Amino acid sequence: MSPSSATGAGSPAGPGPAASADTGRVTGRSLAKASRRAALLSAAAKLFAERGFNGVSIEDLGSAAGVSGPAVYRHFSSKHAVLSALLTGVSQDLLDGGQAVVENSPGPEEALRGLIEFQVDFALRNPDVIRVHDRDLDSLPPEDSQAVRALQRAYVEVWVAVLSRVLPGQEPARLRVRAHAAFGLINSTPHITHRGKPVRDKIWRRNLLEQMAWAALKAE
Amino acid sequence: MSPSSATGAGSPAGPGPAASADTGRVTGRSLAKASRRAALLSAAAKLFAERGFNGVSIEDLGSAAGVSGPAVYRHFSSKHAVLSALLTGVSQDLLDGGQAVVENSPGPEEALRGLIEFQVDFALRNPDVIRVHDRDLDSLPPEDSQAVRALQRAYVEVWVAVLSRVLPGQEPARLRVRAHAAFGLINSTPHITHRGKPVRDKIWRRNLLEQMAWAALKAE
DNA sequence: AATTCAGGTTAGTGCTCGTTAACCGAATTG
DNA sequence: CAATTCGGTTAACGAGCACTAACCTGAATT
Repeated sequence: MSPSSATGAGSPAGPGPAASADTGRVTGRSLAKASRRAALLSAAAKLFAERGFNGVSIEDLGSAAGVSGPAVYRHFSSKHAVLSALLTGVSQDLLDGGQAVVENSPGPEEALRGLIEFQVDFALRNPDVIRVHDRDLDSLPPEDSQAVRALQRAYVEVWVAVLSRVLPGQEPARLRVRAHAAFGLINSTPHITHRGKPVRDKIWRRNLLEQMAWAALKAE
Repeated sequence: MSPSSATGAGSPAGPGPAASADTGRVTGRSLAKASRRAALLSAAAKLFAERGFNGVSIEDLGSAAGVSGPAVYRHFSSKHAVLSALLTGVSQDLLDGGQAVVENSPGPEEALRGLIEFQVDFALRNPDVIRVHDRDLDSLPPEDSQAVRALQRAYVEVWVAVLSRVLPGQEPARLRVRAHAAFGLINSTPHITHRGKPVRDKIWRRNLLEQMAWAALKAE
């Protein structure tokens, strides 16, 4: 429930042993398995955010999800695969969500507003995943991180495309810096959240971040 | 040379074995030692930024500084002590620099401009240290990280004090969120810098970040 | 009801890595 | 010029950990 795509987008993303002999049949076991997988990803988000990828052992991960140790390998082929599934899921969610926002917007200004609201909402709702993303992406083997980076780049390009219509005539390189700066601004909240204690979702925080992001993006 | 306070602020900060029998005498050996220590901190900044604290071994660290393995323990009491010295140094530099900027400013508006320029300059010059700071601060044992966090908090308060004069009547909590958001915006550049390749210091990037930060901080 | 199979368990296994031990040679010191 | 300190070396130790092996049990299948 807490991590966005723990079950949904995660399943096709993770090429774990779970995909073997998938008959499509909905049995009691398959449900239990899906929920285990979701619990593992949720625990991974929390633990990786707290201690970093290398600071969490497979044993930690399993026991946080109610099983212990090597049972994790019934759901993921390796420890890296857990991180990969987590980051791929979140990146895919962001890309899908961003594209949907733009498609449902009547014009560029509304699209930019929508993107800002979407990103702020996401950052405030999933601080753990945000933190893992820009902390441990480099902990992945190159081939895995490339997939995540590709999704991430595509998401940035969604923003750049909108920005190029809001600020016509600006070079793409400048717009890309603008987009990254906005992400940094919006994603700054996980740095405030004191480890472990969830920050109450004050409305004024959401509004303040949106206004600052808007002002920064339209500056000059 | 590249990390700001490798030798200067690091010496009183790191309670390593180097402090023993410090006669103040400037001998050939002590100079060599200081430069070794600086080289170690510089290598640490680079390596920790690339692979994360837990992804770098003592052997890696030593050999990157021209010595190999356990020689590191002649300069630091532990691997954590290296990270601690690095982060303490940079946090102290930021605090000192920020205070100096404010003291030399005629008014709050100029002080805020000065702080922004200072932070942008620092972030563009030391992307490695920035990255290590908000990635591996939690890798420290609690007692060490508290010292760094105290310096960090003090630096934030310098910003908040200035902001409270630029935006009178705003609650401190709101100003603190503003300050953190500005840091996130300004420090976003390390996320663009592609691992290993140094980003050319384009002037427009510096100006753009300053304008965005200014607009964001004065928004609403 | 018999059989298969998938998801769980508890023991290893081999490797990495932080740290210490023991020793060495040169710069510093008296 | 002897004595000593100190920064460096290589060797070894011990812990932690990702991953594998062997086995067990109960749901799914026929």
